Amino acid sequence: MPRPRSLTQDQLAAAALAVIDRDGLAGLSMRAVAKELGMSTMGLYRYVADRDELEGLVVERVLSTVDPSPPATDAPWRDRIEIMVRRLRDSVSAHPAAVPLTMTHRHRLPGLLRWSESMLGLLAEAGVEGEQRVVALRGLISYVVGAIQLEHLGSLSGAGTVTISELPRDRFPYMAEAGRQARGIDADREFFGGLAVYLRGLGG
Amino acid sequence: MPRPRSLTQDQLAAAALAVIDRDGLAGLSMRAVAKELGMSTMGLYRYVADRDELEGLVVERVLSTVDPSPPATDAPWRDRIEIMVRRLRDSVSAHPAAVPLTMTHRHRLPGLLRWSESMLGLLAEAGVEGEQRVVALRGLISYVVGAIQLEHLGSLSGAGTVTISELPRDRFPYMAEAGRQARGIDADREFFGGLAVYLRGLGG
DNA sequence: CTGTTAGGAGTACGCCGTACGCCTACGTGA
DNA sequence: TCACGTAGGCGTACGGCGTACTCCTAACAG
Repeated sequence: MPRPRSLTQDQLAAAALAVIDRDGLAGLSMRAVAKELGMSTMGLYRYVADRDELEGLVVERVLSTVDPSPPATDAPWRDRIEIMVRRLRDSVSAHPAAVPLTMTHRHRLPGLLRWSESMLGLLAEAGVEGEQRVVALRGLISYVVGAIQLEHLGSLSGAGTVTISELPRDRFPYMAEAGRQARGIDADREFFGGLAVYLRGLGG
Repeated sequence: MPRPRSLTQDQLAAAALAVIDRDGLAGLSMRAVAKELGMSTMGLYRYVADRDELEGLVVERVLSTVDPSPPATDAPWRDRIEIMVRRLRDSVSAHPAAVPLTMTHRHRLPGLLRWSESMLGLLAEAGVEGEQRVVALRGLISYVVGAIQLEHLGSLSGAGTVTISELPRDRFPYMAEAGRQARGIDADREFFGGLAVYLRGLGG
């Protein structure tokens, strides 16, 4: 008998994401999102309890684009894990300004449950069993989460590297060389290079 | 000839850290830090340009407690890398509420340069050469950064695990088992278990 | 002594999240 | 048909934030 809702939570999330993509995370405010939707600020509170919940919706929307099903290939498990990881990375990277949110609101991530389920299946296929399998999954997620963040909060070949390659060569011989090497490595090679190290540690 | 400063930047950082440890990151404000130091709010601006700089000082203070020198042991390189990583983790974990800051202010981290230098030395000893060495270091940092964050934003054996082990067992067979297994794994075993996977992938 | 600079306090502005109240529009069960 | 319950929409208000600015005093170096 009540009057039907005129917006969905997903529409709120879309508006918030539009604000974030345009004005950065610092530009996200209840007032800005309301303006984006052409409604009054307080109207938002009909759909979310507070800003925190809105941020959760944004994260949900970003991660909902991750395909959680195991790749339909007969490629080796390592390649299939890489495909799964690449999907996650691509979805998150599509909205770099929202990356910090993704970390803070890991809780309500129903979409990632299915992703994790597929991942555990691949790990089982790789011969990882028992407690080791849980540890392997969490470790993998840790790597992915950390790498994505580092990637979007100052790249390897960015300003930091310049400072590094200017370090006194006598006290920082390794760093100086690393700084030189780093210039030739793009973000993709770095990310999947590190992933390959981890996967090599996993199995036979 | 000028009047001498009565506070150091490190004292500001200490006061800010005290506020964070007591009231959480949300409790950190210029007003709160000023009160902690018994001075007026605007007095802080004699020592820092803005809040961002203050946060940087806090991170610097937390990470300054990391011993960057290579461990003086003749243990295998894997063990020595683990020692280096453990130092970093211990320092960060001493102020869990400040963890999000640590991620955001990675730039100005002179202390970690020496830590990285030592780490690169150990990687060289492990036989990792050339570009692979840079990738290995960044990958290691990614894992550590990600794992520390996951650890402090909802633990493996926390509320999330309960939800997981309640998933429909037919559609999430792996997750259900993982949820059961996870209860027996504490944060330490999880962290160093994942690290061990990565290190196994590095060498011989 | 004098000039320079730090110290300290206070005020004010423009943001923020959000509590609250008011009146209107709608769709349904009576 | 109509009254009721809920959503819509708008505006105001409060307390907190970062920080720009001003004014006066205190301490040291030449």
